[in-house]
Amino acid sequence: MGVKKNEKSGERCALQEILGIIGGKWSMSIIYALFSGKKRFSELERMVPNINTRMLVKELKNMEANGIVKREVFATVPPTVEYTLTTKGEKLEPIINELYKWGLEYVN
Amino acid sequence: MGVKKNEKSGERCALQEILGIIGGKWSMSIIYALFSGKKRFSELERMVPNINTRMLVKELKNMEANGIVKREVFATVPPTVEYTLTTKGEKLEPIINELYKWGLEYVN
DNA sequence: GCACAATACTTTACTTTTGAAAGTGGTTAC
DNA sequence: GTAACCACTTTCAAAAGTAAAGTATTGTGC
Repeated sequence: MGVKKNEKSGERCALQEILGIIGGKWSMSIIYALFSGKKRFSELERMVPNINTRMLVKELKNMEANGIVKREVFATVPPTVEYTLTTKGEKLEPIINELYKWGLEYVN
Repeated sequence: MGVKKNEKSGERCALQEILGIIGGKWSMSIIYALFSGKKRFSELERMVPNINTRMLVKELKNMEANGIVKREVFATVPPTVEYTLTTKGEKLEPIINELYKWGLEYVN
């Protein structure tokens, strides 16, 4: 009987699933950096302050797996890898901008 | 020269500051639970699936310190503690709802 | 012809944060 | 008198994050 813990878990867990994808410490900052167009790995490293290489790799992989960013490799020398937002990722722009505005008004 | 790493760091760090407050794994789920009005500690524990006591305490303290939730203690038996959103916290409602809608459309 | 730089990562060692579980203290219900 | 309720607190192991160095490939300067 009743293995489910919570009738509302469907709704609530959806939010948690979302936060599992973009709720981490770095995801939104990376997405924010990508609003201004495609970026190379090293550009993102410079644009997102205090992030370290390992975390940037991890977050990009995670977001790629979740269809938020697209990764394109070009066999140049030195190698070029370009990251862009997918449509799904672009749809986050107004939300992140609103969050940013909220912060300007209420943080500090 | 040039000790500053990034001219844009002012802007970018603001976003990171915001995410430091509400960008964790649990904050938004707790805020979401509080949209429907004041809640007691144990109610929140039941409403936010999979959170553990320790994390709920930590997040509530953090959000209280950041002026997002208000904590009120009533000397009843057993003790009653009520948590509510401040105005600042309430202003997050449209943003979190938009995020939720984004998830419904794009997650899965 | 060899050190050095650039790119896009990977690896290793270590610190911090998180999670699960049990405990606390006061009171009431059974 | 034992169990339950509430709002936490404590403890300890596991997971996640950070810093720093390493890898592979090629191009440039000396």
